[in-house]
Amino acid sequence: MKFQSIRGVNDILPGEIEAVQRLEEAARSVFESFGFSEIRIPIFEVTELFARGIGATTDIVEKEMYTFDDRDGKKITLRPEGTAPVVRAYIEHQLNLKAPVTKLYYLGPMFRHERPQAGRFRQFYQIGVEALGTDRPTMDVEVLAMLMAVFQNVGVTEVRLEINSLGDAACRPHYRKTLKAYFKTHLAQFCEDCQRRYETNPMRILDCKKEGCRAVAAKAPSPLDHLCAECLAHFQQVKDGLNRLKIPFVVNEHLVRGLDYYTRTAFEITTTKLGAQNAVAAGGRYDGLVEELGGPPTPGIGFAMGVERIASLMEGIETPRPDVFFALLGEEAVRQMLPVIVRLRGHGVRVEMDYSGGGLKKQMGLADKLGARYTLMVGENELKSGKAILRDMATKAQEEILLTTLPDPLMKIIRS
RNA sequence: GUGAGUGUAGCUCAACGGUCAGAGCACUGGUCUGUGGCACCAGGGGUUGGGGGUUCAAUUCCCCUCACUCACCCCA
Repeated sequence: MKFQSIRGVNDILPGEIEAVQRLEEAARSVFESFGFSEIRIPIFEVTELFARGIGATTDIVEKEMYTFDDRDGKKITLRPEGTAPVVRAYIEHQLNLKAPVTKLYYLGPMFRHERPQAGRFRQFYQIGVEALGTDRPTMDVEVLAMLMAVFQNVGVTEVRLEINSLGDAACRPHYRKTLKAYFKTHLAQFCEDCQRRYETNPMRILDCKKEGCRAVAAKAPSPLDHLCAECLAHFQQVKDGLNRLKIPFVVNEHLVRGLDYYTRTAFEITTTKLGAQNAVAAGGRYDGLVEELGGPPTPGIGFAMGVERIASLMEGIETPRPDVFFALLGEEAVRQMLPVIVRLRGHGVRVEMDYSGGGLKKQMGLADKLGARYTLMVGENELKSGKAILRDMATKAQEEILLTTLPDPLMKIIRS
């Protein structure tokens, strides 16, 4: 085989795409019922946008971005996530002036240069939302309710919602300092990665899976004990709201997000059914991001869902089957039936036919293989008698239909 | 980026270093000339991922490379 797709970049074939389509439809309909509108953002942006937005020392920016020189020498990057571009668009088009709160969703491919493995690809699809302009805990609750509604809608129910609060500009620096002071006394017990994390992102140590690190992390000061009064109240109201809506969740005080911009509420939805890459959706509040990217101080919250991961959990997705298969014998039958076929399709009926010119047996075989519900047979005999034969493929029952009346009775049967 | 495992037909997999690399499923045709699923028969399809080496002889052993898989890391 001469050409193949680039490593970690996959084709999604018929048979696989149906779950993706269903998920996208579900997300669209749920989001729009919550008053969110779609925004189509570019697939690449100026590199600096991501460096500033995501954080210069994060793994994504340090080693996972697809960055190129444009023809004029400008650095451009294939988007590794959607929040920074959406915020850029929000600022660029001054959406803050058009409404007090802006609720947006997006979907499409993201790109990260990681080593592929189960549930991890270099081009992968995300569906995300961003609600900009309010820091009220009600919005946190709504966003989470909306996220859970999508899972409900597509029948993915064995998921776990974990939430945490990371504090804000007022209290997080203090907590960070306390945490580092504690970790300093245990530095020797950390794994190699955590030795490094101590410098780059000490909060991540809370999240380490290694035995030794976990033991230290277990006794580490909790971020929740160091929240300022405002953050504590906010978190409490988020939890109250979730309880009122009967949305099950667990507080995980070791939950840390990898992107720098998160403040206060952070959350993650995981499943036990996917192997190591078990996060199917994640997000949080980012009250400083808009300002960081050059806009007016504006709070925001959002999440992203991993499309492939969720689609792989969806069950019972059927590939579409033809409503009716036209088994046509002879050129005259084809000539006469083609307008009927086109009219049916114009009404949204799925019509298939044979293109090989084979005999009836062969055409029936094809109809069966395609899973057609009905087969309409028209050959010389039918043209002569003026009656087509309609066969119900499941029951084998056959009935005659007058050719001259054709599209209508057929449509009625199919729709019933 | 690190580590381990795996690459043979469209798919799932066989083949002690030794004849012409096989099977099931799928596909095509036939038994059955106007009625699908079943059965039987026949057929097409392979640079054994690629390159190099060892050997009289390599799908098999060794090296390199590419890809895939899983895990670490990270994350959706």
